[in-house]
Amino acid sequence: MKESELDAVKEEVALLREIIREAGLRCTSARLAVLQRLRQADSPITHAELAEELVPLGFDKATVFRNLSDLTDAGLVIRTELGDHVWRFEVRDPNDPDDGKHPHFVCVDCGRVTCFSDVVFDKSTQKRANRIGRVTEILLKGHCLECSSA
Amino acid sequence: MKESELDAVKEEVALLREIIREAGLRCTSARLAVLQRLRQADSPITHAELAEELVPLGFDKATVFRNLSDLTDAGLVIRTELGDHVWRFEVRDPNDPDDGKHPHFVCVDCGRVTCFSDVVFDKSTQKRANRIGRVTEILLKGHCLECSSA
DNA sequence: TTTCTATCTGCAAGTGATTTGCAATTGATT
DNA sequence: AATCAATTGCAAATCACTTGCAGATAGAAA
Repeated sequence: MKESELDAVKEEVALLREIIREAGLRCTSARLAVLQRLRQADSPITHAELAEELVPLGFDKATVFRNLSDLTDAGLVIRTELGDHVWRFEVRDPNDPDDGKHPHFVCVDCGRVTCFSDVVFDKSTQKRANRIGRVTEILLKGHCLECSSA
Repeated sequence: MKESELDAVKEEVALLREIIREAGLRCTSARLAVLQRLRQADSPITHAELAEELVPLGFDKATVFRNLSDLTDAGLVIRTELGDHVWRFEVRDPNDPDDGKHPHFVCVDCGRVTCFSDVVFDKSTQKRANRIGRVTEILLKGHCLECSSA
């Protein structure tokens, strides 16, 4: 690793440390690892996936779970389930006004989850939706391009 | 029970039997009981709730579960989860032309599932969706008007 | 820097929901 | 009535967490 890369890592860790401490949590190595991994991901990941990576590194799966919960309680992470009885976690965008929640697309073939920044309905759909209730979560299911072409 | 009521029950059973057979399933007493109970309910019910009623009647909870799955696979019932990691089941509207594939709104408070005839995205959302994959199912979650006002 | 202690962690065991294996039973043809 | 794949009951397994507890550790205080 080049020195510049090392510096970048140090900087990242310092940032994460600050974020964690700001949330009122202690900055432990497990916590750091969980948050770092979550920030690398570009879609929500499951506890199982995270544990698969972190247990070999010496972290306990219960600890991973507790950290996921702690980070969620602290508001740094959001937890969703996409219809398969498995919680998925992703870092919450602090600049997102909408409680950090955004629509997700789940591929029913490969299970891959893609985040949408938002989904906009046309006027008549919005009107109909308002007549039914207040929508807080949007989930799209289908076949992703890779699975369709395969 | 009056004779007229008895007739009504017989008629209902005959109808259910036909529905079940039409779906390619055998009409067993457990299956009949599960479907009948689901049709009485006015909101989605959990396996636990159903089992609580049917196990004392001599049905096994695994059987109840298997029937719930079978009926779901057969398209007679829809299965939703509200975020509490418990499946809820509800009879599907048989008049639904769209094979149940149209958008649903699930109230995370009462569990009630409302069918949307259609959902239309605005152009930019459609464009983004197409870049990700082919959407086949749309699920909206939120709080229905009744639960919001309560 | 060391001390202190509430917070964390690892390990193992526990839950609750759901699923499965399998032998016995049963619905619906033939 | 005979046949036999679908279905059932029972128990055990699995999956996705969750919890209890004793020992370790972060970080505030001395």
